[in-house]
Amino acid sequence: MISPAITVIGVNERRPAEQRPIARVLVDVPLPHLDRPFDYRVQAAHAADAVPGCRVKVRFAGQLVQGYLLDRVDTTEHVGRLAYLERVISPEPVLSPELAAVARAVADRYAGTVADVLRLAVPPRHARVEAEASEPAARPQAPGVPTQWQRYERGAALVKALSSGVQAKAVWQALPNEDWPRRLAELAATVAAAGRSAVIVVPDHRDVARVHAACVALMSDDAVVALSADLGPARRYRRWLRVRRGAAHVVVGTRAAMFAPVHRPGLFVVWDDGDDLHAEPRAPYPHVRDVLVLRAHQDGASFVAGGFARTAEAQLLVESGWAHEVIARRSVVREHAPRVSGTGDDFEQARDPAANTARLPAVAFEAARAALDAEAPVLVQVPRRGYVPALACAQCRTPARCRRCAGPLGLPAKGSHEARPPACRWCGAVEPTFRCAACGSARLRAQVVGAGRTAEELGRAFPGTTVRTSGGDEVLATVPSGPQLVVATPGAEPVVEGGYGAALLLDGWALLGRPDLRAAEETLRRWMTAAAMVRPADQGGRVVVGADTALRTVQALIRWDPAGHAQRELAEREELGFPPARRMASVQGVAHAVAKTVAEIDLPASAEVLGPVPVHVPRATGDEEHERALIRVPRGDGKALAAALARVQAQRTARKEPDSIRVQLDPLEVI
DNA sequence: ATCGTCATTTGT
DNA sequence: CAAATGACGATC
Repeated sequence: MISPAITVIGVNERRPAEQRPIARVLVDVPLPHLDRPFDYRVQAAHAADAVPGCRVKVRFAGQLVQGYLLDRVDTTEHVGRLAYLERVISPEPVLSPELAAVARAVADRYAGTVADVLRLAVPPRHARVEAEASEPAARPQAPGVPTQWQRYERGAALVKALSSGVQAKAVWQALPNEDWPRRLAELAATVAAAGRSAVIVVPDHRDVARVHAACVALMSDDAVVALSADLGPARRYRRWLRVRRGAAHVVVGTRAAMFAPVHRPGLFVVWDDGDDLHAEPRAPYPHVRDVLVLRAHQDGASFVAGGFARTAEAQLLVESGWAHEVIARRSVVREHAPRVSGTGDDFEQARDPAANTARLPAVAFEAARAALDAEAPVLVQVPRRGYVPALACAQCRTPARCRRCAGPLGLPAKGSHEARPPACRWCGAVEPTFRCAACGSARLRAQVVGAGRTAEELGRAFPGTTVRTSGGDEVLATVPSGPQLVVATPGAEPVVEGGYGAALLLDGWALLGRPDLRAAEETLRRWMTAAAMVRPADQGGRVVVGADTALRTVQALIRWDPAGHAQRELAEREELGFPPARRMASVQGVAHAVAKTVAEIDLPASAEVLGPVPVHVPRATGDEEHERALIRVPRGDGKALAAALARVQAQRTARKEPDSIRVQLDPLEVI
């Protein structure tokens, strides 16, 4: 028998707060049909700590779950009893109204849930770090810093807009050899001097380090915060809190920094938006560029998508009139660009007697030789290991070599189902009728050749030259200047003081030949990123690309015309009905679940369903046979499509359907 | 997980 | 015909 006195005291302990006794709480549950706030009562004891934005624990359907307190209000719509907040985890307001609104907008855009977005946006709490104070940093002086933006058309206007707080939206193609971290730092410093904050998102932590260093050179270093995934939980939360508390006003980071909770946002920047690291691999799969566009729109802040190359998505921002392009005039581009040549035309084998094992196309060999003779480093870009397997004779294992330049033959690795003839990984020449030079066999086998093997072969072509490799798990951030061969995979090219004297872009044919919607765009992006590290032509800078000069993408590199290439890419996507010209969604899962889901979606009349088709999902616990359907709509119906997909997922979880399906909007890989 | 609601079964 | 049991769905 329980004493009535104890029961009475227990009830009395939970007296409601006098001011705003209702809390609107976003509970952290993964179910789409519960993706909305729930009301709770706030007890008097929690009245002071239960502030909007704080983390709480609530009883939800019998279990204790985490949640965010969105707001304190006076009344509730809910008919029936309200439970009390169980606990206020801490009064730190981690979820600002602005961030909550961003999370809602991102969830809506991607047919996902706010809880999923917040898992990406808010780092785990670290109590000891939270107890520390965050000292506010000084702002740069009002006049700002001198910039180099006048080299670009509309560049000066962009800086002026940022310094006066006018919203600007720009798609920027950096000049070859541009000190782009410095240019981005100039924009951030301008915004900071105007009393607002800047967020700069770059692909990887090497870029974070470069841009951070450039920012620190222009501002006090405690005003700038570097956020990247490789920090431990304590440092990550400390820096994030500095931003959230308004102590720092410039954020430089990788993907997760797209949600950085800056005060008074004035500028959002994504650098190299074509890099696939900008696509979040966790649900609801948001893309940095899209999230920053949403935030800029929501906050009236400026937006810049910068890069050496231009994506079709960025091109759409320009063509729709949402953003202006910021590019240099052709004459300025020509001053800064290296001389680029292909290998497909005017082919002539190098006549260097020392190079009889691995001979390069003559142009490539000569460009490298000239750079090395001028005491300059040479960059050699090769695909990631296993990306393009090289071929060897099936009989005697002798590496299969190009009959024109003796380069290694290869086949495109990924997703190429149709029979394709092997081709030279260096000069791009196609070899439809292979015969082994050693034994005469016509049969080939694939073998994996990475940067290491390429480096070894090149070393023999240039005896006595230092050869370094960068890629995979050994990425070099920088290399010392001086004559050397630097063999790097795309994205791992080391920075060198003074730039490279030459770059050899091998495997061009294989990259371009991939049966991927983005093959051309991605190839040009990789080429330009590497070629931009080569000295201007008037300082002897040469780039040799292992592909036919007649190809459109090779032409775009030679003429250094990323905008023109993006324009044609977008036109082609328009014609084919692919993203970003149309909005597309993929629905994936076991066959019957996909079929049922697609049938249940309340699709806009304009929608077109493609498939479903079988897809192979490799898993640690045995591979799974899934199906995938694609749904596409005109861009104007994108919102309706996302809403319909969110509804159908909510229905499924409400009904406790056993098979899970994965819904992804504008997936990166669609073919 | 747990609670309330409603239909169905079981006990008088 | 009331009480006990169970299926189901919402979850504050």
